[in-house]
Amino acid sequence: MKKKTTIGDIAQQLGISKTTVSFVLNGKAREKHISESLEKKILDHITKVGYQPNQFAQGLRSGKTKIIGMMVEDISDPFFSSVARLIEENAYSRGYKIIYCSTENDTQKTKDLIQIYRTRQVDGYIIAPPPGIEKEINDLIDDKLPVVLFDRTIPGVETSNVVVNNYEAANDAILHFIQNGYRNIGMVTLNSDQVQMQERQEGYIDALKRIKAEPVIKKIIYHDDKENSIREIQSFLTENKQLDAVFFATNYIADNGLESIRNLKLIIPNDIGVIVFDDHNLYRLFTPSITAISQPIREISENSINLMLEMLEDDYDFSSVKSVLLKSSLIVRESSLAKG
Amino acid sequence: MKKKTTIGDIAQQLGISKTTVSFVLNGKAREKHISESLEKKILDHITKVGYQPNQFAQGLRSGKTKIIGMMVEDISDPFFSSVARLIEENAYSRGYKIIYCSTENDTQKTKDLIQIYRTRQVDGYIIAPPPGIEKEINDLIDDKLPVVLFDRTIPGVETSNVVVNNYEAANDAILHFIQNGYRNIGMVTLNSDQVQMQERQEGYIDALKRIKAEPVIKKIIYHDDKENSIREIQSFLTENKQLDAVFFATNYIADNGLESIRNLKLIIPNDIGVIVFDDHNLYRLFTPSITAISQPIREISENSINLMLEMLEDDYDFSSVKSVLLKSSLIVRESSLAKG
DNA sequence: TAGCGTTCCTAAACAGGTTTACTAAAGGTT
DNA sequence: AACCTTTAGTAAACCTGTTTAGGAACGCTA
Repeated sequence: MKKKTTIGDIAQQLGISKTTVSFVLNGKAREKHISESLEKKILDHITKVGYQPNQFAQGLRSGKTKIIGMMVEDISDPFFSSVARLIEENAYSRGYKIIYCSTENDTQKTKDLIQIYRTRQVDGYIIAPPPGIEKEINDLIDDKLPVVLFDRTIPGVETSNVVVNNYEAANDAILHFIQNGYRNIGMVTLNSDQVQMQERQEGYIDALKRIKAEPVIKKIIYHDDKENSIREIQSFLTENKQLDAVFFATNYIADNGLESIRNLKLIIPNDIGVIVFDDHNLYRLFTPSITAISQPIREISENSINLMLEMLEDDYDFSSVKSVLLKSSLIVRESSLAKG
Repeated sequence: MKKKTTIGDIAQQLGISKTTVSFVLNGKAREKHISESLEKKILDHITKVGYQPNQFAQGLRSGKTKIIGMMVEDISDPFFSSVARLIEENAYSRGYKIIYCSTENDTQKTKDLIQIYRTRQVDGYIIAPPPGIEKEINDLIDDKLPVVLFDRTIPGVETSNVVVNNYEAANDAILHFIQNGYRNIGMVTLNSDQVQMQERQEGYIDALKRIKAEPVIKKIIYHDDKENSIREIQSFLTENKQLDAVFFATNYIADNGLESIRNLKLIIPNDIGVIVFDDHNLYRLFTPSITAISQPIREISENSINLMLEMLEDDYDFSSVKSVLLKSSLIVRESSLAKG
């Protein structure tokens, strides 16, 4: 492997000092009074030989890595992997790379991962936080490390974040059920205090108040065995035969919920209407097709990376916290139309 | 933010030289004749103060990053994101981190990404290669950089790889169609020369020979507009009304193919039988459920990372190339059973 | 013409590890 | 006692950029 060209080689080839080369490379030619002719000569030569600075030497001196750590709940979840993909694309085009990992919504694993990221000295953190890591996140913030939360926030943590209108979206979904003649609407959600789940639940509860109906909620455990979750949801549906519609609060729950419905041989949307929070391109192809709340994946990605890059600017004022609230929209399909 | 402890601090606190600390940290205590008592003292002290070496300084000197670059076709594809997730998990537990990116099967983008990875000095590359990058991959290999290919190989590139029995799996799928009474079996695949796609196609063609049937193949363009792909597949099915079954060669094609079938109001599996290469947990929930070839995701992941870590060992013999061939299995569901 | 301000550029320090080359002391041999 | 070996440890070079401190040359003013 041929040895890489260093800044010293460049300097030597041009018969100047590496200091001068460094200044030019860092856009400080003007500030440091480098003549335009020399600047041009240096830039031309660098282009010619295809010089690429050594990231370690840069990082060693500057303390910057140009790496952003991204923590999603599960990289194999379609929602998170789509967001990750778009953030990656955007970040790369702006000179940053992303290191992903999956938290599995596990507090301890996430603490470990934050520790790993810290020792890897990532420049910033884009996180869909699991519960119970207020302290670790606040430690990051106290150390003036940029943190952007997305998908959910954490009470007691003040930092920039990008979330969607979970409450309204859930509320709209339930109102849509009501408009289509459903009256006994249940909800299956996670056994979780997390903000986004609470908001979805409240949206559901408040919508039911319009028809003076009582909420009927089943909470399942995130890490539960898949087969067990399915059984739980089946029992729930069996024990609440009055239900004519059900709202699944996540992707993951919906997979199991749809399987439960199938096992019980209930007919969608006649026996039971279905709406899922989080769309999936296969939902359109189900028989009947599945109504879903679609999150604005592109906007979530763009806003997250933009906030992060703002925070990475030298003169960023850490006391200013920006919250971006985006709209999710209900994609009406057959599963929520009784006459579908 | 409190300043980080350096190896110099440790040395100073113990009244010894940082050389000694470095030797102990790198497991060279014996080799460099450091006494056991001093070694223990150093290790204890390091544990106590929670010292973490600076990655840049290490990388600068050693040229190692402990980062493996992974290139998948599309991180938002369920197959690739599942593999990525498992590789990540495994790699982390063994001291390595993974940087993902998506190639979109685009030759130029991949060349750029390889360039980026090279300048980031990743230690190794795990790649699902797009076509047309023999040269870049061979350049990596010539420079003694470890490369593991997965999902597909490239003719003319000799390096460790992990693939599945595409030919047999496709062959079995078609034979299964035949056993279930289908006789006019079409295939929709990508307009691609890539090895894995060719193998799937040959498996299909050879199986048809058993019943002396002629292949009926439609090739669609990878980056084509989704709506356009759907139209193409619809035309194909319309123009070949004799077809009573269709084999979709990937996940991505199947999404569009299933939509085409739905648009044409064909009934699966009576009007047309369906088998998809690559399983998806929602396929089980389709009405009717979709028969699919399921790749051994966990084994693919484990073998890939294991091969990579072997290659990263100091004394690895680059002339030895290991190829791992894993079995995919047909998951029979309703869509391929005419009497389903 | 001494003094000052610019302009243009560089030597050397620095970041925090790893590795080489070397020393001091102890032990063993003849 | 002279010589060699081994043990235990260290000083300094090194990796490649960035940044600080400063020098030389020039023009301008008082």
